[in-house]
Amino acid sequence: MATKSPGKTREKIVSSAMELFARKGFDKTTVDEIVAKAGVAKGTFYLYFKSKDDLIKELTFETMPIMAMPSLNDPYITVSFPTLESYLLQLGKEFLEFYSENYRAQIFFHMLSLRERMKSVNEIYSQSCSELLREGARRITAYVKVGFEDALIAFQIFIASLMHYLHAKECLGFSQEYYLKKVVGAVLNHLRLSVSV
Amino acid sequence: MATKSPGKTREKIVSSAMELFARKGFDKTTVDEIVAKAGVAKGTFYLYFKSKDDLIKELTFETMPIMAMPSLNDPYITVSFPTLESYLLQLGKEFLEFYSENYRAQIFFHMLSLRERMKSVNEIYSQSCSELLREGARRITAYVKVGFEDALIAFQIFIASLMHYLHAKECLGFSQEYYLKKVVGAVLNHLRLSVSV
Amino acid sequence: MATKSPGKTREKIVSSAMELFARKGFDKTTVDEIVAKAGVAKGTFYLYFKSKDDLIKELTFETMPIMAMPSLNDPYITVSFPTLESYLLQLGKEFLEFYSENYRAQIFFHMLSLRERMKSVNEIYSQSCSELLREGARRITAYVKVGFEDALIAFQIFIASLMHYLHAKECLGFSQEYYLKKVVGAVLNHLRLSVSV
Amino acid sequence: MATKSPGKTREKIVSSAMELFARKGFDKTTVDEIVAKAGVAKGTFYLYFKSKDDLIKELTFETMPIMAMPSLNDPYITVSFPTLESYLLQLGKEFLEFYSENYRAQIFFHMLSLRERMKSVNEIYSQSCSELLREGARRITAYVKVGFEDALIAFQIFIASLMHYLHAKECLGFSQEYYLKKVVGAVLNHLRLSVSV
DNA sequence: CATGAATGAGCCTTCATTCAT
DNA sequence: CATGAATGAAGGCTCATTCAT
Repeated sequence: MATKSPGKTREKIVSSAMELFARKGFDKTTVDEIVAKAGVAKGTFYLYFKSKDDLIKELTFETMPIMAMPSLNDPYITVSFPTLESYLLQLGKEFLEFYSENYRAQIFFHMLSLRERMKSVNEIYSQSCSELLREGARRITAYVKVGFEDALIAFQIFIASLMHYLHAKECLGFSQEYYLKKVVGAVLNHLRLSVSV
Repeated sequence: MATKSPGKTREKIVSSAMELFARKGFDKTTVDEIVAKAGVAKGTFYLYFKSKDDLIKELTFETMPIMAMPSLNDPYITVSFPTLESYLLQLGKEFLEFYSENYRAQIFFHMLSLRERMKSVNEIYSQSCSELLREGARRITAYVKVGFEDALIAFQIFIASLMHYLHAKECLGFSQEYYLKKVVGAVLNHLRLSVSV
Repeated sequence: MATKSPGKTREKIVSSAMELFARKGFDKTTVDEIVAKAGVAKGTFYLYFKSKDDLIKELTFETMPIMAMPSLNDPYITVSFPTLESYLLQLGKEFLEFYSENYRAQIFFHMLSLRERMKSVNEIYSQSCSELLREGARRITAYVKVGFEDALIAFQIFIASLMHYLHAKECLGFSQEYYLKKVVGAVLNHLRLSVSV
Repeated sequence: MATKSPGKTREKIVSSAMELFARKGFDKTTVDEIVAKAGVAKGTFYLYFKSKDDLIKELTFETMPIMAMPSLNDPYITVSFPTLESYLLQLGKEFLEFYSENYRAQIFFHMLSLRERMKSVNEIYSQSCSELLREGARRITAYVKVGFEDALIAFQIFIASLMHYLHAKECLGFSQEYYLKKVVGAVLNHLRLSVSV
């Protein structure tokens, strides 16, 4: 009945900002543009966010790689994916689908370039990145008999290859599925040989 | 002898800008700061660059990954590196050393986040990225009997893992040498199994 | 009651700008000076005008000759001025009084010199000038039996003489009334002889 | 033999400046543009002119109306033009031809808008304008028996109508010859009736 | 909660002028 | 006479933030 659903204003601001940030970068996007797209007044922005940087922090947090792979933190997931191969394919699929929303990939790269000058962003990223890699490695060791360090390296290679695809996909023209299959294959090959050692 | 070496003004501007861009990002660095650091007047900047964006383009070009690995384009290099392992280790070393100048890595990430809004940067990156990956794959096929596509995937994984190290190194704490050795190992493992197929 | 009357900010900017433009010319007047005189902040200027040129266009429009003579477009005016002589004297009086506000004459001349490089100003002037002359001629034909072309020439001479007075008045030292009377006399003389032909 | 004729540098600067001033106005034309068009170095400009304003003064002087009508100051000219009509037609022709070089008319209007802020330009114009009108009136009194004041008015109307044509010609579409003939006719009519008084 | 006019520090860029060569 | 690199004051414009309503 209400002309405005309660609590929707903040959401509108966030989604408008995301779209604009992805297209123009954080610094080139103005608060004016954000509120215009959101259809609210300038002052309203400051009711929900202390500053533009405040909003940036929130958005970068939401597009961290760790947010891309829900299966990584789901304790019951291994039931559905009995093999490491199927599990990695699932993680990869989730990752690539998450970042196929173009603005997320853009914001992620903006975030990487932002770390140097926004200490808080840097800390969040470092911590979330650590967690991501460690959890990934832990999962691997649950599937195959391999040292934690090797698992870490393997998972890092996995993540790195997925990330690289985000900005290099147009350079080579592999399909997403093909690339993912190959990357997972490489990770498995590596682990197999690491195990035997 | 002269109080001013010829052609040094431009260089001073470029190096000052690089340092500042790496520390603060492109958008937060002002022309004022650049010229102050370079010790020249504001107007002088515009004698050498049409605009701030003009300078950015030049700098991003100079920090593209392809500039990081001279051995990739050296036709006589295989003599010194008879095995693929030694060659990849060399490429990796060059890459990591190039970007160990912190400002280069920073500018590289800034560049990635810039592509969306600066078409010319995007084109340069896409092309240079293509060349990099294809040349790397070509080199691999000169060492081992493997299909070009598999070589491409392998080299992309190699590059991806190196890049990822640039912003994830503090997340795990592997030493550069250890990480590189492991990555090269993984790439070789993968190729070995691809060959046998 | 309010400390700020609504809509007064824009007016303050406009009037401050007019005064300054008249005294210093468009190009030598800075936005800083305008806002200082208006007692508002720099940013406020850009709330009301897209650019300095935007303001210039508005001002030039307001000082076009056609704005100087309300009686030219008043359909009921002929009642008050039964003779052509009295009507022309009225028009002339309005014209000279309008431009006796010194800034208006100044801005008018600036506009003339602006036409070459501001296409939109040129178009507005050309059209408003056409209308002015045609309407003047039409009025003349309503008073005296004369061809439209002759009326056009006569009215152009009338307007030209008034305009010339604006920048030549100090060269000769005729009083405004005397000059106007003489000019109207000349126009009437000419029309009289045109009629008899 | 010389690659540069002596004394040509100054001329090249002046003619380049004229063209640019006419097209873009004084303030929007830069010294850079002038020297580029003239094909000389920036410093060379300041060998010949103390400043940009110095050059402007010279140019405005050269495009004053009094420079447009050589016959006005030729003492022997009346021999060739026995009637006032033929003489005025000659003056008008000279005037319109002089300003048919478009840059001259432009510079003339620029000058009018410049007077307020360049005192020296104002003085030159006022004086030259006085001389022009007085000399014109004197000439008229040599042809017809009429008071000096009436002659002044008549000549001012004459000049005013010619000037007005410079910026209003496209508004009505009379040919130059037709308009001139009509204006001269009007002036003569007026003088004829003034005489009889 | 919401508004939007107002702010003003700060940015990028221009350009007349100088001076060592 | 001629050059052109260097200067730096000054200008137009942007935009994150505030606050009275």
